[in-house]
Amino acid sequence: MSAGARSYWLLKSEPQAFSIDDLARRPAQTEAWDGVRNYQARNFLRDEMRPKDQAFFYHSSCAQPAIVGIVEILAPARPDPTQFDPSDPHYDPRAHRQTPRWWLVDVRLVRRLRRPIELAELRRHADRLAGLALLARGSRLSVMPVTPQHWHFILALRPPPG
DNA sequence: GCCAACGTTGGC
DNA sequence: GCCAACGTTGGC
Repeated sequence: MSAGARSYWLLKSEPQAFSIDDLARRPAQTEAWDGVRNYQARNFLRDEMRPKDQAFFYHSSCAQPAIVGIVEILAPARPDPTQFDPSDPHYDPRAHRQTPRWWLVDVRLVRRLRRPIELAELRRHADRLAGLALLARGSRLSVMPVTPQHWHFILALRPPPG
């Protein structure tokens, strides 16, 4: 990837914990994407995300799993403060200030999609979305890359007839 | 609520 | 380093 090129991502959130409505209500529609506790996801956040990158906001573990909006990455990753807070559910006693283990990025809402694009609909286009980690069997990754081709294909999807 | 798939932990 | 046990994820 050449310097300056925008990359694309997908971020999962359980809407009962933090939904796109919650993001829309935040000051400046901005939120620290904290609580990521998976090394592969952490590495994407810390090492590969860049300001101006965009990400799909995906609702998981709910009645209608779907891409519901687009967010923008505001700044390079920074240590996730919740790892140092014993009262936080995401506290990690193995993390140290000098050697943070978990990182986060700050994101801002760009826009909601006109309609949620459901997982079931994405699966119907498995041929065109081959390689999309979201569709991989047993995929549990909560932060994943999306190729520009997949990104633009998904955004061009129109409601199924009927 | 079920359960398959996955990542992490820890004994050895 | 192996791998079984365990806890979690997440669609259905």
